[in-house]
Amino acid sequence: MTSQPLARAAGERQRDADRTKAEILQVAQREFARHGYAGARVDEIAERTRTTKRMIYYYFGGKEQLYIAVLEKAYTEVRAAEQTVDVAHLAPVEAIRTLAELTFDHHDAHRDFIKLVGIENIHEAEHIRKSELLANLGAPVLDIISRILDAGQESGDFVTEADAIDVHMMISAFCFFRVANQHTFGALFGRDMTAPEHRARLRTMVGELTVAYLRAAGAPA
Amino acid sequence: MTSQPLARAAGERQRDADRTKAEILQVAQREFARHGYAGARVDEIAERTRTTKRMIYYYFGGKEQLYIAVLEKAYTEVRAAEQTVDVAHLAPVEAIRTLAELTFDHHDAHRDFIKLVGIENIHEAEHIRKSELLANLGAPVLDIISRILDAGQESGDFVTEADAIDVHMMISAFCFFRVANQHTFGALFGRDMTAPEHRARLRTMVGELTVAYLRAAGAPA
DNA sequence: CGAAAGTAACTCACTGGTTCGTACATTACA
DNA sequence: TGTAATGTACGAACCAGTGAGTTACTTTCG
Repeated sequence: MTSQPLARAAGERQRDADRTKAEILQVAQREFARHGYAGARVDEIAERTRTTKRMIYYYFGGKEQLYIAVLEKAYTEVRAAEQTVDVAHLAPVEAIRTLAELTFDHHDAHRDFIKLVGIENIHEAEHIRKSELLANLGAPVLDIISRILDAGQESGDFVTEADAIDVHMMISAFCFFRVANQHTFGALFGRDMTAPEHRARLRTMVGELTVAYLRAAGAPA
Repeated sequence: MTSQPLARAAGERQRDADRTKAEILQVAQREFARHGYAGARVDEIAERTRTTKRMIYYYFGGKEQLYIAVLEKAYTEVRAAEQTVDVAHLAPVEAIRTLAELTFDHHDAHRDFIKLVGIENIHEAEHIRKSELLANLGAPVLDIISRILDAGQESGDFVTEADAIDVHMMISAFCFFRVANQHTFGALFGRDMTAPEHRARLRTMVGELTVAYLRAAGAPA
């Protein structure tokens, strides 16, 4: 075997290919998030990578499969991040408040993902439904919320008998809307919900809101 | 002047043109809502109207201007609907609950509008900003909420000192998310938030949620 | 051991269909 | 005759996707 750098082993080429695929996915995520599915250009993605369009088709098969791969990667990363959450050691009120704030931070930190979700909803989730990987992606968050709700009922901290999915939906709605609709909301109400001063207050607000709802009795006075 | 129906007055032709424009806008709204801005096809819109593509360009000037016209019409209608809301005669708690539920109903009834808002946010509101009509569309809803909040503070029903825009944002977030994200949420959690049984519960929930938040003291217990 | 066959990664040039937009002719009416 | 409205046909750019090969390495087998 020569000592020339030209002689590359198969494993090495494999790693190169994986790195290239990862690069394509990253660039594609930006492109799809910025322009939507129809607005995204495969040529543009190719141009922003070290590869060619031909290679994108070689690796992924087509625009739609590339888009689905982007979705799968994005969702998988998000779920992985969720797994690291540990609120089991906290008292119910603090646990749900912390979970709400973590969700808030998470949405704040993954703008491209939020956009992809929005885009996917415009297409009525037709691509997600084509992905087996995503179709079976039950959310462990629901387990966490369920446990917190049960503990809260037990301790008497929570009066409202809430459904875990509803609570998750409520928290997600708040966090999602602030990021996803920042532009139209900003244009219409002249307030940038993502500006630092508003960000901090709204972060506290999700927690307060959730706790207030769970604590509330039906209708006193 | 002949009595032939061929002889049509100028005013009559004008009305025809207006009717045609309205028809184009309606069809265009569906097309844009379904496929996004880039995904929408001018030829498709033309085919679904009694007009030709040539006339669309004659009336609106181009695809983007047509899209902006669609946005303007949709937003104007929504604001008009909001104007009809009257909660001034209600006590603060009932007033804010009613407002929340009306917002809920409104989102429920205008799916295409919700989609357009989502699409516009993907494009970071670039089209809305090009419209003078929409740029200056301050929301009267904020006045209503402000008055309710003030009355609630006065009467002692509300303890939380909330900002009107924040409250509006919170209510909108809940209502918007349920409709806009129904597809991905359904795919991931196996729940159709727009199904009748969930719809009713969630409608009550927005009201409860808002009231609970406004009533809540900082941290009792 | 070494030639031949095989294979994954990659390049280049190209195409067929689509899509926004328009030039030009024509009609309806003032 | 002039002007606004409308039909027809077309162009030019764009864009997803591919055909046909090349390179560089591995495996097979005489």
